[in-house]
Amino acid sequence: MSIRSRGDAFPTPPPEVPPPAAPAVAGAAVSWLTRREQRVWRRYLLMTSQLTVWMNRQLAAEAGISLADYDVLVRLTDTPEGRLRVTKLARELSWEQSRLSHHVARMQRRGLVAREECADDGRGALVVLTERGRAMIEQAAPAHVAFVREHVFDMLTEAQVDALDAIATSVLTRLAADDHPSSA
Amino acid sequence: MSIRSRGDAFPTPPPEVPPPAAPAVAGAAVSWLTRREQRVWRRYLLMTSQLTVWMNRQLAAEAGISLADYDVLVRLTDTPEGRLRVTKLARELSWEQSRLSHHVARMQRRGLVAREECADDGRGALVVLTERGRAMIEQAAPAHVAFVREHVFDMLTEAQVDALDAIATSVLTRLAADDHPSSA
DNA sequence: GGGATCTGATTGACACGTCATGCACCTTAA
DNA sequence: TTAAGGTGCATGACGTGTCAATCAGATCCC
Repeated sequence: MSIRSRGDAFPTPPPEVPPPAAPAVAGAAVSWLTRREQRVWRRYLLMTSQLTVWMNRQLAAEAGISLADYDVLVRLTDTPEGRLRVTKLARELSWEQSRLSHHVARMQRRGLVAREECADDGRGALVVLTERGRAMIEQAAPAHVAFVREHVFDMLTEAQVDALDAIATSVLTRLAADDHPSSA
Repeated sequence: MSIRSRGDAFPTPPPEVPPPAAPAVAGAAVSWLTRREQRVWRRYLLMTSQLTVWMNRQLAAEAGISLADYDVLVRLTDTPEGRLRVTKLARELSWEQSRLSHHVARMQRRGLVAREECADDGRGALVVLTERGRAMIEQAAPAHVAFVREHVFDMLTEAQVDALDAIATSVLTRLAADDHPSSA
């Protein structure tokens, strides 16, 4: 987790009003977060970091794989032949190309996937699910799904699930809007 | 991905009903996620991963620091003397002890913080904010806060902020409930 | 056909996180 | 007071993620 990072905060600025003396960088009027926004934001960050930490722990314990492994394996499983072009897989995962390349190399060492040359394109490479990889994902899935259900969906009302969906959609739309330079 | 990783998914199982033939591991009736739940979950994971990726990019561009650096610096700034015991800092960040130890070592190399011995406890260590560290956080904060405001809070209604808070609270409560073994 | 250029993918360097381990120092209780 | 156990922190090994560089194979176009 992130396998990720982030259990976080904001500098001391008083609610609403501009900071006392600290960030006097550019002569700009910084729109600080309100106390409530700070609280919500910190909680959000804590939730996401803790969730990924625990999903990783649980997957490691159950099946010896990481959440990243799980994601890759799921996408491959979703495919008829259990094989996908590297670029396409990266796009589906919203991963950077090189991240996937590194990750596939590691998974290959563990026998979870294999690489194949691509017939139509000499540069291309296919990532192929191995038997072992398939076994792993089938072993891991039930407990992982159960974890997500128990720790997330079982805790939320229908309305909250709707809200979460709307929130994620809004934020992603915003990110897509100004993050045109490389989509990551 | 980690801070983490995760743009993810679930195996192919049909909505609601148990899987066709795949995960027949333990003779358990797995409660798969509905199509809608899968969609929401994937979107949530994508939102969180993208947000952290972009927060990191933005902080790196603006001030040459990571989100993790930012978090550490903020907590130190929140303190009168700009110094905190390692364990206490780790608890406040909800970080593992060793993660903080490694991170402080890296930040120390860059001159953002320093280590000090602890007077009352021979084992203790204090992390101290340096002038350079204070300068960094003051330089980074306005743009970071603006980023969060523009990409998150400006996109949400009051009701959605409330919902996000309630969701995070519920999930964190659940995590705290069964994750008693080591709080991370 | 043969350069300029684009595209798919890998690689290396390096920051980051986790787990297990080690160890110094404190605390306790006999 | 001293051995046993606990606490605070650092470290090593290793998997992970990012960016920049590289490179081979495709494409374009004169």
